[in-house]
Amino acid sequence: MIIALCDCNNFFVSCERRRDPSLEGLPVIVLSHNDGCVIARSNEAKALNIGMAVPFFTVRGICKAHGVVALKGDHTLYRQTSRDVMECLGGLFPEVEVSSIDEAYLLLTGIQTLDPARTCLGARGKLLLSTGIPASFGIAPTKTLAKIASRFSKKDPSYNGVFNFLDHPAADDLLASLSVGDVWGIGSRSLERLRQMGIRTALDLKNADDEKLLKRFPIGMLRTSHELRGVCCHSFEPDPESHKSIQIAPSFRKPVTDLETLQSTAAEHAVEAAKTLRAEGLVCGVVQVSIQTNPFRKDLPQYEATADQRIEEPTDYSPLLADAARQATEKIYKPGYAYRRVGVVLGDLSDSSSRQSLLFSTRDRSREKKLMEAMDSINRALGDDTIKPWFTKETPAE
DNA sequence: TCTGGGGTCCTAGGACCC
DNA sequence: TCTGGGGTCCTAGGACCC
Repeated sequence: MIIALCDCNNFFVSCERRRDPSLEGLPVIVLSHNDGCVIARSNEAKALNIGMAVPFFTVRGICKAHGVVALKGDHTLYRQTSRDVMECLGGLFPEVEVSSIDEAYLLLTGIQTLDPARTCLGARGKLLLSTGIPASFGIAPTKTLAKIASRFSKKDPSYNGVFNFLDHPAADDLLASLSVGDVWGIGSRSLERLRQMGIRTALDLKNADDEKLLKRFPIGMLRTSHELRGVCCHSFEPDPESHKSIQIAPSFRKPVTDLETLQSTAAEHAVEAAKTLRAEGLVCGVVQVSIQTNPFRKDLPQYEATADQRIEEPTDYSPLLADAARQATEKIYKPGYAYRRVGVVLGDLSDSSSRQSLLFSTRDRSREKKLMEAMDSINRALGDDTIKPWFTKETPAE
């Protein structure tokens, strides 16, 4: 197998620059919801040592001193730009596996006769021209190596955004120069335990003993080691599977203490998630709600809990899902805590066309369906939340 | 003062069955 | 006193990624 990873550079910042070219050359960061954390940085911002996912207040001083432009994230823009990028790649390569909002694997096996590096170099130029988004390409026989290759291509400008790991004469030297913590799949927990085993670099992990790895780690570690050797353990899967869960869990700007606010927030999240559910033609069998106090406030009492509410007949009907979210919230609520977050996960998803009806169902499915279709189409035409369901505790929306 | 949000995969252990 | 054992399914929670 020959695959390439296409990884967009500083994606959210690149999207912002595409919309507003005057940001070019300036240090730019994008902030999360509620302006809490840094979630994207331009190269100029990285050079100022602004870390990824750091709380904004810890870098506010640096930003002020260096005129860093701090932007509120616009995820609608990022999703649209991502679609443009993937569509462009789809026109350039026979098979594309979208792996995240800013990354895709490309199958090169079918076009082997051409030089893979030249193919990617050409694609990189076309992508930049048609979408305005710069990207880095890494070519390798496995996904793990392709990730590493794209990292090299990003690091050293002399590669022109394309690094080819295939038959690379100094492959092992390069792996020896890479900390094992920078390998895809190795997080901080594993890093610590690998270090204890004397495994410090990507090359160490490549050459590690299979049995020892299997004894000390879940199977994923062995796969990673094999992938570093060029043995494919993560297959190329161009057809996207449908979602297994849909989650909405933003934190509050100010802490919340009362049940009523938590319940109505959970209900709103459920309604929001249900839009995605219907857009993808899915129904949901369980609504999970979690509530959590602020874990950083060690001076305050801590509490967190999760509860499930099963839906008898899997549904995409917002009022039912909102009601389930309210019920789940009530199960776990404890007074006397300052809550920072209430999250909703729609789980046990299945295809809406294959859903089963209960024998003695009292629900009027076709009426529910018409209502949701009408609501979604009005909101699409006139803007989000032009109309939304009205909930009371006792009676579902009509 | 202020600490992201949306996902996936894996595993251990309990429940249950025969 | 002695109290099966193996398979499967489900779930919660951990780890990781972007």
